[in-house]
Amino acid sequence: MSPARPTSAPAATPAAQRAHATIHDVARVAGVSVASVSRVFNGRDHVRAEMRTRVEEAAAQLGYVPHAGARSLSMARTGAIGVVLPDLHGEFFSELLRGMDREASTRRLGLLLTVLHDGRGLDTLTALRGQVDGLVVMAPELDPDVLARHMPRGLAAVFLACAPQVGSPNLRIDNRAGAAAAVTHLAAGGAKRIVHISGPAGNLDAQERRAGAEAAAAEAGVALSVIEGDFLEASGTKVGERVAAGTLAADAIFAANDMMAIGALMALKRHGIAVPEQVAVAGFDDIPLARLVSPALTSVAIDIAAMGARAVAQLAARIAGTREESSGDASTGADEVIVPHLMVRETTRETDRG
Amino acid sequence: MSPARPTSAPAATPAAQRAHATIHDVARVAGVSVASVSRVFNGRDHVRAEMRTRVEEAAAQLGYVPHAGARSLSMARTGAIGVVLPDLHGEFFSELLRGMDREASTRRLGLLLTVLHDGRGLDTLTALRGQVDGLVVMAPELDPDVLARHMPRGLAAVFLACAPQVGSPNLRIDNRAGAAAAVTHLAAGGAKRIVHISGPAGNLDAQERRAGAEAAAAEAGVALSVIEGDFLEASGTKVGERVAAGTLAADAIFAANDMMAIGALMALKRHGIAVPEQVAVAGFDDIPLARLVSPALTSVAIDIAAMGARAVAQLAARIAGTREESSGDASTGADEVIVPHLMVRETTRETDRG
DNA sequence: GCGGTTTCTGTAAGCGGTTACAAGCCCGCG
DNA sequence: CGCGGGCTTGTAACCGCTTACAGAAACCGC
Repeated sequence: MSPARPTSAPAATPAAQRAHATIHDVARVAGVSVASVSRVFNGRDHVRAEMRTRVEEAAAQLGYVPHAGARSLSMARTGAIGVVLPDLHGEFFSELLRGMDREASTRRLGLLLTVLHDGRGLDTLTALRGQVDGLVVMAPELDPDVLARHMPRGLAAVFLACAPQVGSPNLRIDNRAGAAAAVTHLAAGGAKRIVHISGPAGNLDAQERRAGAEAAAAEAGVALSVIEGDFLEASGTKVGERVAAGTLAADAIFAANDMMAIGALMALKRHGIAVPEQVAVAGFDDIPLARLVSPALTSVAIDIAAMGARAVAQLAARIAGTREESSGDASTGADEVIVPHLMVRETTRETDRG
Repeated sequence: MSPARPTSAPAATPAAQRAHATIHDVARVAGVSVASVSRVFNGRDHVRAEMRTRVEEAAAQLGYVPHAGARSLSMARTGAIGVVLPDLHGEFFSELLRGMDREASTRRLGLLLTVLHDGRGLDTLTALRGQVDGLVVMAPELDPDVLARHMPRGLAAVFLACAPQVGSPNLRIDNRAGAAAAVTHLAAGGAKRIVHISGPAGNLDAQERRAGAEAAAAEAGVALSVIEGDFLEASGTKVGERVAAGTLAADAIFAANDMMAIGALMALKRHGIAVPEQVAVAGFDDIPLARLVSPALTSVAIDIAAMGARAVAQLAARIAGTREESSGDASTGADEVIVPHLMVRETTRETDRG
């Protein structure tokens, strides 16, 4: 059974101080009923002023704090939302969480973090039922069917940069447009042979960025070759070294994220290749680091914090929605697209000099 | 098999699909008692194989998932720990969370994030009772008394880089030793007039780093002047510009964190000051960015992820402890000190050339 | 001073699980 | 055949809180 409170002799024992006071203890000390205590703690209902002070005094004396778990069980509302993220790295995630927290804390919601270590952890999702009111899920690497199968049904959810899900709104980045903007910009700067360092093949963002880059290159009539990377700095470094060594012909590199771009940039610099004069470089994400490397990295910028905030806001709306109208209307909350914009810095030329 | 016991037409209603199945539904469909369902879901108890399959089939058919909230109420155990952090920025926090998650997920614990926006949010701490099993608190800026007053009593807690708390273990960084190492290194490199950009006066880490720097400077017999910063890049920039302009005499700058150091570094570079030849620069924290700026920043390194992991590990131990021995022994878990080490890179000279 | 409101307050039934305890079953043994 | 004892299983009492409902008290106009 549960922590065996000594039902008999509840008052005297000094050790009983350890255990937390419950609403019953407060009621007993104040000489009122538990309903009344609950009422004064939750405000709104009619309670006489005298009773209110009596209860408040008793509560203060006992150091009473309501038990969130019990409350959420009886109200069917936890006040927390689950955040499901892939294995987190770097500024992207702190910005995302920052944005989510900003929105969540104004709504007095907690954030319960769940990290997916490449698939492991999916089974914990269903265990979230009763612990959160809804879910923000970001799982760009996951098969939508697999994901759908693991979603606890009946829980509101918003997907972030995932493959399209049925019945739940999705927040996505317009990766195609962003990548296209970068490639178009490189071409306008005189690039003829662009190398694109892509993300892992299974990653949806990576696929879209690649497609956008290819489309824009075709449009601009420049050559584009693709080398698959893994979003980590090292894979950018490798490409940078090949370009520096001359085994890979390129006058511009467009990486699918900033860390790879920076890897390439550092490798080029190390080998004395002038950036952007000999080889231009552009990245994607515009992490804070991008403007601090030198030369400062041109990148496709996404307001990551805003994205996180939007996701939480949408989820909160959905939660409120399913709450008031019992007919859980899945169609609310259309997909929302975040349009990135290009931040031109020093690793690319603004105009054609080639 | 289950002889379609028509107790009260549980199957038909399509709307009932919406609501989640409870343990009672499973029990009814399987034709057993709730206790048995509970037993098969929690394993260990004696249950006959046939009953087990009956229950499992019923559960699968209904899509039953246990309700974490209800379970935690009756078991007095939530499986989550609260993480209380100051307003989060940059890589420091993603690394910290990463380390915490690593430890927490191996222990099958969730992380409930609470961000303190300079003091606001403190009142939500007590509301965590019943929602988490323990707390990891990082609040370097907070008065220990204020903090103590807001801690929900009876909840295990571990403090991270806080002013000493009574009765709870504290994980702290040996800021003094780290700062001293940096200053000693600068002096060994030939610096005679070091400027220390400190953190905000109210911040404990900042105070300790400053003290360590001052002690080491006295020891080495070099001048050290202190300018108060705020841990943000801009305050470093300001100092860098003054040094470049000649209105502040210095041949070395030691900043209390990396972002300020980078701000100073960038300002110096912008004004054509040679680093480290004319002015050496060192920071504190060794954020991933430190090695990516150029010249790469010398910094005092802390294994942030490991620190987060240790905090969670300690907390888990305390939770387990208070659980088995009801006499909540507050003395378990002595303070633990994390010793940082110096990462020498390009912004300082290894040996005296001055 | 009385019925009818209106305002308070208390009782008790949940919320969805866990688990102590007791009862039922089946077995072997004397 | 009666009985003690090990396995299974069910009943019901919690965990700590909210809240529908009903009873009590106070207030109104007549």
